[in-house]
Amino acid sequence: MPELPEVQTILDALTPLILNREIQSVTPLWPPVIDRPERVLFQQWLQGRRVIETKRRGKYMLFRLDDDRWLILHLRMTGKMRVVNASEPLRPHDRLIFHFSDGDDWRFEDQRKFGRAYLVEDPAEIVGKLGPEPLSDTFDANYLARILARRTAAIKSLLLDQRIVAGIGNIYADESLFLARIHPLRPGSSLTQDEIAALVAAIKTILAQALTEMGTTLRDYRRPDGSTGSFQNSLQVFRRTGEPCPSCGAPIQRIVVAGRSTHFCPREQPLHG
DNA sequence: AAGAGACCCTGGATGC
DNA sequence: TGCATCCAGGGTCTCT
Repeated sequence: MPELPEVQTILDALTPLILNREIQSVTPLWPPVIDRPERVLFQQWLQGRRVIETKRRGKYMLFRLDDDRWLILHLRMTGKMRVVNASEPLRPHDRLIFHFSDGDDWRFEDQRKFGRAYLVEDPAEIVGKLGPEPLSDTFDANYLARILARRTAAIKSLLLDQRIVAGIGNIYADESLFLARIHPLRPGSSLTQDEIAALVAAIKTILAQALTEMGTTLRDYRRPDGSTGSFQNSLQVFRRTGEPCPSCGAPIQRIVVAGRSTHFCPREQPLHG
């Protein structure tokens, strides 16, 4: 569900709610949510710890503990987080609870059970293979051109590959390709220098705007206080199949690329020419 | 190595 | 109404 802007928005709201509070115990309501270490060790390592710093890397949330280990969470498609008093009733899809010693709970909720929690000494074990942050200076046209030169796969699927660039998902891939006027099925190596530069600029523009708008709420995504983002009002093509292109009026088309729904304007983003 | 597809899950929407 | 099918902001694994 959440991509870079949603993860950042959630983390920004969550950080002041959890920082420096002592974790007294951990309840895994659905134990497979814990990826590593094994459940008992996960619980032992967290007992008595405090989160002293939070960071985002791609779509991962990183929480540095006061013993220098790192708790890492990935929300995948339907993960949500909230902080409530322990007396609040559980919700049906609550999967993991961090109990603070002052009586509040930090709860991780995840309908589809794809989300995962990790506890590691070196975060590189989890996030080490990720590509650059799309909003950083290391993600530029030269970098992307070097990668794309040897890749024949559709540009859409390459944008979803977190080893190439970290944090872009289905929404922002489609929106960025539309803004750059590039057909999602174009082979990576077929993009010109100008197109690559336009694509990099489009990705940065779209993600920055989505951050300002606190993300895109289509169904599941909520900020920790339950409120929604607003970038769904700015979507040009995503999930607008059959609606007129905001630029030329041609009907938006939907195809499947890399197993994911893909939306584009066939006139503004031609495959040839 | 790179690319395509299956798979992991649940539940809402849609079609017959 | 009931049942079947499709669909979903993600990532990993296997096979070729």
